[in-house]
Amino acid sequence: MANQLCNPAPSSNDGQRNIIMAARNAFAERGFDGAKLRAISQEAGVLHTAMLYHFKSKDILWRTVVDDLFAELDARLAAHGAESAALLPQEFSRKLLRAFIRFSAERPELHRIMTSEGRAHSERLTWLVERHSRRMYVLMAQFTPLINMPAELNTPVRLYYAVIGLATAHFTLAPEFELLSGINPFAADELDRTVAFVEALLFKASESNS
Amino acid sequence: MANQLCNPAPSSNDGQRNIIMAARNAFAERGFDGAKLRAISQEAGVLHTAMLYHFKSKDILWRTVVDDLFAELDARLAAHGAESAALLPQEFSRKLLRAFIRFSAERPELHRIMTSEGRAHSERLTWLVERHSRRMYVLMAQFTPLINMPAELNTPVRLYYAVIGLATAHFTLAPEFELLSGINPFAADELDRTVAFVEALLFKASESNS
DNA sequence: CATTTCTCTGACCAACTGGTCAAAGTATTG
DNA sequence: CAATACTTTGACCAGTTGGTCAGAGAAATG
Repeated sequence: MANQLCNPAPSSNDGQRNIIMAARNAFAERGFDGAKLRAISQEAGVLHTAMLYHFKSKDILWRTVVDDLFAELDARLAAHGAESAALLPQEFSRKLLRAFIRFSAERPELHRIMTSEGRAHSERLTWLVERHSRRMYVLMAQFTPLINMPAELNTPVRLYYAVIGLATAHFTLAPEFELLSGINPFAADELDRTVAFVEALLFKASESNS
Repeated sequence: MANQLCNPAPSSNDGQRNIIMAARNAFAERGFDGAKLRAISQEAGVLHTAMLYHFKSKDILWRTVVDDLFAELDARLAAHGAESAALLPQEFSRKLLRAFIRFSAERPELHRIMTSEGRAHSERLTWLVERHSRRMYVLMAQFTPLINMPAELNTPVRLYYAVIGLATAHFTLAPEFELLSGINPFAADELDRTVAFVEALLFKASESNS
């Protein structure tokens, strides 16, 4: 009866990891309905019944994948926060933003899943919002005043979705990006410039790079 | 043998329209796999077999929906282009951007479908890119130099996805937006400010409003 | 060793999927 | 009117879906 949602890998086994990775990929690329349990389990090298033994249902598997991704994001942001806690708010926010963008490039699956769930009401969406989105929203809202924008236009939620859109579209839509331009958005130098691009768009004057 | 793709409503019947609208909604909210033919046809008030008589397959129905949406977008952009053809490039681009954002708010289904297809390779994606994305990309690329951004960071594709992300996230993710903030992103005044927000973020100094 | 717990397997299921088809209606046209 | 075309219907289909279950193996525990 242990809460699997809080502990993505209860047993030391890494077969579980395989399943979570395969599921992450499937949910990200094909959405909840498009991801098929048998396809996931085959990718992970197990029978779909063995998978259903560990994760009692598709829904629970999905939640486990989401929790796992957000745990990674949290860890990344916390690390960057600790490392640069002594900085001025302006520079601190820039660092946080850079970390967020780079994470979005490293784990495009997270926002693929978010954008696949965010467009229609469902139990999954309300769960997602209260369990994860809310926390991210509050985090980002705190640097609303630092943004390069007249105050009367600059609300937290407007900024939040501007940041989400700006920081993730390149990576979430990477296959289309690449078909359209022939450029790999994840390539190191391309990524560096995209980070700088977004940073320059959002923040006021003072220059700075990662 | 008439090419249904180029003519969304071949017969004068508006039962066809109902189907297209229902399918648009379903594909946008649930993705290609998540959209079920029987659910669509029920929403449209016909039997799923009658639907399959007009649109021979799910795939063709999907393509019809996409073509229909892009036809609307094209018409809107063309109208705005004609109306402000005499303007300076800077002001012309701003108007085009405003029209694009407002259209994204009016028809969030378009970018919901785009973002649902753009994240994994498929026959549908290559079709989409060559038939529609490419055209939009070329259109937007033309005002790359006008953007508030150091030239060495400002490539057409980077700008394209920045604009896509900025101009559509608020609306594509409207259900999450609303759960998170309690604000309706489509409300007239909220929308006005979002348009101004994005415009201010992208373009250089000179003030201007729709 | 035996036993209890954990993990895996394969047969199975009802519900649903996109899609076909022959036949019945309905308009249109000569 | 009859004949031709267009549209709708409902029965039907093979394949797939998420999920169950009894029992076989494997590991841990006494």
